[in-house]
Amino acid sequence: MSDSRKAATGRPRGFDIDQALERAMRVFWARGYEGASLTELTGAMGITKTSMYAAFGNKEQLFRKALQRYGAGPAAYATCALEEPTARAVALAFLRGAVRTTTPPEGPSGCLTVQGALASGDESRAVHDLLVDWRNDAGARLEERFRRAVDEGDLPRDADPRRLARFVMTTGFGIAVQAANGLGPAELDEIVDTALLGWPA
Amino acid sequence: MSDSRKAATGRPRGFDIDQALERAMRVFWARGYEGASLTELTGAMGITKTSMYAAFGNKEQLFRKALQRYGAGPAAYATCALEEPTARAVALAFLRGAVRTTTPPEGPSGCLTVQGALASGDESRAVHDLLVDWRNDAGARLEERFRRAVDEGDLPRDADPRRLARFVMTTGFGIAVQAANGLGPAELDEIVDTALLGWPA
DNA sequence: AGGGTTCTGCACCGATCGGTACTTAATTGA
DNA sequence: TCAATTAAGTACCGATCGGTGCAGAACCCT
Repeated sequence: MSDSRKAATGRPRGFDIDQALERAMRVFWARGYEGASLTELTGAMGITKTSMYAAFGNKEQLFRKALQRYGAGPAAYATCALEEPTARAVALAFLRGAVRTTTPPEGPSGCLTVQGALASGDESRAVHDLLVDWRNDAGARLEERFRRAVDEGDLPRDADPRRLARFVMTTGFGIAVQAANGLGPAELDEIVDTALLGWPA
Repeated sequence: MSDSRKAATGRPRGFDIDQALERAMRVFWARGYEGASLTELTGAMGITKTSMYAAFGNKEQLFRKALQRYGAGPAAYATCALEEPTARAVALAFLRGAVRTTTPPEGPSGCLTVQGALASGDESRAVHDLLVDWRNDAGARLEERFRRAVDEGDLPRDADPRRLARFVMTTGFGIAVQAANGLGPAELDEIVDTALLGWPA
């Protein structure tokens, strides 16, 4: 099972699967899960529906792969930020990264995990829940990092890591909405600065 | 034109139009614009598609009416908050109101204007734009109120009303996403407190 | 009673939705 | 050369989408 060595038999795939996934990701990003139709998806990927189903399974699995790619690519800032030396630097890097990712010079504005399926019909509840988990995971990792910061004396002993993590996540989500609203990186960076004014010394 | 005196002629409407609109609003709130199908909408409203079309025009106009009702009802806090005596009190009332509205004891979590159509297909771009305007209007009113606060000496002379308004709106949007993520009012109120720690004296 | 008007319920519209059956094309190993 | 295997392209599936045509039902006024 799984993707071990590629079977060397059969007709070779006629398209770049990575590039196709990248393009699918951008369609999901711009349209959301339900708003992205198979016609638009496969059109952007440059392949037919048949090829998409053979390569990815179905629309939901394509989205899961796209989300994975999103996390490793545009949203990698969320993980990288954790490596900053201080809690404040982590928060700053996280939010600056959110600004950069949600306002690309080209491509869709906003955050895939926020626009993906905030509200949706019944049939895409699985995707909705997947995104809820994704977002909560990001918050949990931030919280863990801030907990460590308290241990290291980097944050005051009475600081609440969970609360701080939730605050940073909230600001990040808000930035995603503001980016979808049309705000640019300069304006969003100002918001980040304002948000961190009350950061615990 | 418009809704002058009701024509006293013809078969009377067999349902309460206000109650039907209220229920439609809640469906849009929970499902978003595209995620809410006419079948689910009319089912919740307790009427047939024909009656809905006769009473409201079409799905988009039903949504516009629902949004109007949302602004006058659940989202009235955004306007009421402006009447608080100080800028800080305005910001606090606004965010506390956002928390209350996005986490009702019953009914959908989150904010109708955020979940409505953050990302969507082409055919509902009109609704998408409508919501962008709605959200930006709320920010503009907040900005204007903060500008007045500077004039009144309530905010420091070097405070930036637009920046503060954007920050409050961003926090509000983030709260809406967190509410959709499952956070409750107590946790969200903590976030509000954290956000206002850096509020200019 | 009868006309005018408006609302309701049913059946139905074309378009699009996500997803597939089937044929043909391209490759490998024997 | 020839199975075996896998991808690609076409044409199609039933279901659902938003939206309507039409016949009657329920009210007003004359």
